[in-house]
Amino acid sequence: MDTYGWCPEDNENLTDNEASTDGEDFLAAERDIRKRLGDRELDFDSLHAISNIYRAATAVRRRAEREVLAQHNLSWGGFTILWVLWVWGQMDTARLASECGLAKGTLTGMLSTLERTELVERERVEADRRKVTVALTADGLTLIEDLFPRFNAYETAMSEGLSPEEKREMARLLRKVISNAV
Amino acid sequence: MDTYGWCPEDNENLTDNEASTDGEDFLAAERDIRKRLGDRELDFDSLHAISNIYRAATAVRRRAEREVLAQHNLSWGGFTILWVLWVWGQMDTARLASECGLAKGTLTGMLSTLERTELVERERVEADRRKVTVALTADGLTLIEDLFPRFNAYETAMSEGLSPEEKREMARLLRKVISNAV
DNA sequence: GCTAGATCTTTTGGTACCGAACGATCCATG
DNA sequence: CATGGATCGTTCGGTACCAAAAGATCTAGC
Repeated sequence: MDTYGWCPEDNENLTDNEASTDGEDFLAAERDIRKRLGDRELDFDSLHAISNIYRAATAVRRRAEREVLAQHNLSWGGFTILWVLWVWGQMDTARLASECGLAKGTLTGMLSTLERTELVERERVEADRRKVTVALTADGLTLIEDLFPRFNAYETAMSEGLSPEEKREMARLLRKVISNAV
Repeated sequence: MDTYGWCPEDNENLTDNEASTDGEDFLAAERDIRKRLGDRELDFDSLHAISNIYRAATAVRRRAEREVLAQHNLSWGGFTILWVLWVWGQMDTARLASECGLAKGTLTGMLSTLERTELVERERVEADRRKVTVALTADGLTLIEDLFPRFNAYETAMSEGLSPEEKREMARLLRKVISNAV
């Protein structure tokens, strides 16, 4: 994710359209892509928009896990589960999986992890014994209430340099992508 | 990722600021979050901006794997490796891992998978026998040249509803997040 | 030349994560 | 009631993925 300068051959004459506002390496990389594939009929605007989403998500997640979550032995997914249960209260596993963006089977394993560390607890629903509800334990509640403000400060740091309007605009545009993709 | 309406208690009186432009369920969810946590000092603009990045990335990736990549037995990561090698040519594993946003150890395993299916090949560097360069095979080249236009069409579909200017704006904002996170 | 340290890749151990198959439970119809 | 189909959560097989440790190779200083 760093030294994009290298190219196997004919590296000269990189384009300089788009009036380099923030001279980052990956912007140069995007120009390289256009230079190498520019003779094909491709939708470069969509390409850069979508691929940057994934790049940003990976970078943000990895750093959060290292710098905020690891000290509590929490993965990003585990944190998400606690957060969802905190905000919306206990719910059955199907809904929890959907809220967290996880497959049902994945959630089962992660709940077992969180149950082992006593952060959540499962309970069969008497009215419909196929279902299981999940809730925060007292420890889980304490943890998320302590942790979330720090996580939010991390989110602030990750969006540094964006104005409040830009943040809202980005959220709005991403919502459109989400509804296209779901 | 669907029915956000449910709430364990006092669900009445959802806020209606922000003049609902696209009445999606997760927008309602964002309002719920604000309602439940609104008395705390939190940075909601950053919260929604960052969490939507992750949501969008997951949704886009999962759908791409199902609808575009699975028929070629390619994961998102495997596809990325082929793409990087296609655009920038052969390179050593350290650089390839960094370009793909993967840990070196992860790349080793994925290269073994791609080597098994004869899409890439490894070669020790004679000048420095610690290093290994990776290159597309003829099959790998054929595959990525056939596959990428279809992948790009998928990217176009995922960003439907965004104007070219909005796509470029989103890419620009995401670049800032990436440089904050790396 | 030898060796200590630096620099690479791979291995290892463990979690996360998916899709599909499975088993339990519920419910509508007869 | 019984039973076939729908709906749950879990299990299973497999890949992806990371951090840390190990193994191979290079290089600087003696």
